[in-house]
Amino acid sequence: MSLTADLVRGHTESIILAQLMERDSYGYEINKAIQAQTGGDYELKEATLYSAFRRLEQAGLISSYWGDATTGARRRYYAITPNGQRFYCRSREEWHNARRIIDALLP
Amino acid sequence: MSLTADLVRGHTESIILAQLMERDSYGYEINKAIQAQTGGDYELKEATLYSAFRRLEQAGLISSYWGDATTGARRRYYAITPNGQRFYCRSREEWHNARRIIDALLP
DNA sequence: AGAGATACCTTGACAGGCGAGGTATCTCTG
DNA sequence: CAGAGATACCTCGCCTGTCAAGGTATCTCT
Repeated sequence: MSLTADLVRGHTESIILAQLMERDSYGYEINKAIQAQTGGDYELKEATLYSAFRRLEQAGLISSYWGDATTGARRRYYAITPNGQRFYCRSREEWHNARRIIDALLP
Repeated sequence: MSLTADLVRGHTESIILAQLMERDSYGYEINKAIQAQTGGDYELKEATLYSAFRRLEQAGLISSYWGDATTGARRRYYAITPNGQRFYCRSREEWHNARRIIDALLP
């Protein structure tokens, strides 16, 4: 649903990190997982996804490595770093805070 | 708290419209009301506030008129239009939708 | 007289989202 | 075997909302 796309703006990084808290993964799979977990209501645009990866790796919150490309298209796997885990925990708290604020303002 | 400011991004217009659903008001008062309703945890930056007013009026979601400036600084009052009311109701639903999605993705 | 609150406004920079375009491989179907 | 569709990655450049910084003018209190 593109209607909500604007409203989720700013949460992209946390959403990606949340996936990587579970296990190492790669772009395509992460996006599929997001779709599955929201019943198809939400997905990241590829350009958004990959630019977020770049930012997160630049910031040292994730690291990447190429998967075994014995078969199929090559995959770049991402792993969350200790810094990324700390960042994710803070982000989650901030989301709860933001949610409380908006709930208070949209009665 | 500036930390959450980024996360509230995209909700500015809905937040303003919510205030105008109660009564006509002006910029400064709206911002004070927002601070009061969030226990001081949130406020809009002036530049953000006034650029949002411009967008909303341009879009026909609010209208404006100058208050009686018999005393004190002049005030530009804003009123929500019927279109604005419809927009607000939709925005509120979209917020609930976005909240559900993010809650699902940040376990 | 000066500080601080009230009240408005504009400019320009910045960052994130994303449409559009590209590459390459694998699998399934006719 | 040709072609479609899924998998999987990536970049360029535009658009939009936010906001730091700067400005104006009035009122109240000390």
